[in-house]
Amino acid sequence: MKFDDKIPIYYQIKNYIYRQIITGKLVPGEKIPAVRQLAVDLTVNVNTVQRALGELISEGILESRRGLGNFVTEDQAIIDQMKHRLIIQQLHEMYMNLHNLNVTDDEIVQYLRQYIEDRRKHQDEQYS
Amino acid sequence: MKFDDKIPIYYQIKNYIYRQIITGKLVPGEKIPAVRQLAVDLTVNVNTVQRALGELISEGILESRRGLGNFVTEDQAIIDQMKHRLIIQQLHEMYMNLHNLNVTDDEIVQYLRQYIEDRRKHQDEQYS
DNA sequence: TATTGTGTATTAGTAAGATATAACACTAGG
DNA sequence: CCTAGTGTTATATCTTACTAATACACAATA
Repeated sequence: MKFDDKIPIYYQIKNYIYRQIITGKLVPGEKIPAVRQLAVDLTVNVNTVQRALGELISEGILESRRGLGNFVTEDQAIIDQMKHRLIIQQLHEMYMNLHNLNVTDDEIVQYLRQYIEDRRKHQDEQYS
Repeated sequence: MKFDDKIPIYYQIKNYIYRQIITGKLVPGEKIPAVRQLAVDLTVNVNTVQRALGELISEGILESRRGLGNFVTEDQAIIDQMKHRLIIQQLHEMYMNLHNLNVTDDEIVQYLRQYIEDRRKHQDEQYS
């Protein structure tokens, strides 16, 4: 996995697990890969994985059962909250950053539409 | 100034200067505050400021005149490019993060509209 | 009960960012 | 020429994130 060297790896792993759960690649109650396996898959150290998982456990996203593994919470409400929180967080960060550049609300929406449109065009080009 | 401890300070200072220029708080040709003054204002070390300014100079945003100070480029084209780059960068980051959570293009626009609307409401509450 | 697979914890070492401090190089103005 | 204000560079030290290696704790099962 490729990491952004401007952000701590353990933090990026947290978000990776979030993604796996939200997109259904990991379902409620499911056992996630063993810490040593994750370390290999992500080509990082076990301690780094553990640090990420530790925070997820604190947040109630994961449950740890010593000797058995780490499991996704069965509480769907927690997962739903997490998804909503992540979405708002993303929007907020982007919004504030553009707002601080004196970009107005309408312009932000406009720029986003333009971005999405441009993105579609570039995708189309791959098939033409 | 408050910094996000997940991102290098020198990097956040770079973006701070970008903002100052884009929002016109620093205009083309203008002398920016002395490095030692910036260090005091931002409550960081001179070397940290210098690292940020060094990169801005490399990018052509600033021009350094030894013994005189650092000056904003007079080349408006560079500034315009910088602004455009920053906006796209922000949108791209947000877009990819939500896209990776299986949020569709339309949903992203929808969520953004909702976010802006909620934000307006909360502002109104302050004056009611 | 011995082994294997799992989570957890500890210790030591490395690298990057940030700090404190100091020195050096250049410019303008008295 | 000297001083004050500026950018630039260097050294040592500290902290945090990350790594490496090892050991310990618990559960399932042959």
